[in-house]
Amino acid sequence: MNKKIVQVEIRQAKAVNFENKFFVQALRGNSFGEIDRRGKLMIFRLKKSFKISGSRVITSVLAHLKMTGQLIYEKKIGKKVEVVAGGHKLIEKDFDLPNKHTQVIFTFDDRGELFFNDLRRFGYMKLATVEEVQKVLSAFGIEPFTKNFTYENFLAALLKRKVTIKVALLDQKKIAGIGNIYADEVCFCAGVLPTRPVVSLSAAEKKKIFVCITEILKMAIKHRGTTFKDYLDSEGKKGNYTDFLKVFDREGEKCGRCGNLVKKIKSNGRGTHFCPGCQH
DNA sequence: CGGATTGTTCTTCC
DNA sequence: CGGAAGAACAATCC
Repeated sequence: MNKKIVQVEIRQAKAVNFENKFFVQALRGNSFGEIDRRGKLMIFRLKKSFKISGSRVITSVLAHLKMTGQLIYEKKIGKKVEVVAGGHKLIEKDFDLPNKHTQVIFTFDDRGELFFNDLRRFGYMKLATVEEVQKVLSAFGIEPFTKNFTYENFLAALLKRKVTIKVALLDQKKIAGIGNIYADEVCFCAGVLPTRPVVSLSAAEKKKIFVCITEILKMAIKHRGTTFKDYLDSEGKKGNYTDFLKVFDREGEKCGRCGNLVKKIKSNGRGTHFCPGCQH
């Protein structure tokens, strides 16, 4: 990004850590450099570090959107806004931001604005020191789409686990980035019941699950994620992977693969969807 | 009004 | 101590 942040407006004090005053102090006049991601956590590296008490030095902003968070970048032009990505103007529309769900607004020196919106307010933006970032990052397991995501490493992550495959897939410490929706979809893709203990899986089933993780995530990203009601991407657009979901949120519907009715149960405190006909 | 929703963290148990 | 399981938490909607 590298644009200078000229203004930071915090509308919901609880959306950020530290006192609002400090949060603004650390970021005003600063700029975001590299932007990384680990699992579902985004890391905005700051161009200039910021010293706080006890020789601690803030170097990054950690952002988590949880279920209903949005980060939307827009630029006002007259009475319209243009939505910009990669330096290209995409669409013009009436501006509807900020809205009542807007938690934080960053204004940049080119008059572009980044809105952090969150209807249910589970998400956050946190200032973090090098040590805090390091600690947070080290807690994540293998990252799909990296060279570390090999079948051997996947098997090692599952090894000795006395949990169900769904719980294992959701465990960010083992494999980073899979949430409730895609855990169900991966299990369907592999033809394996989400409630199967990891130890009961055959080699062929484990291989299938491994392949399905990449397949499902790749498709989901291609279709810009799954929008139920609230999610919008950084361009303010809805994801349309909903149309491709095979079992999630399809309770009572006919399975596209075998025609049985999709079931929904509660497993480990989470809504869990599967087809009793073709998942075993 | 209560249950459902999500990802993460805390608590408790063995 | 560590893994597993379950509760708690954030806030809102239907």
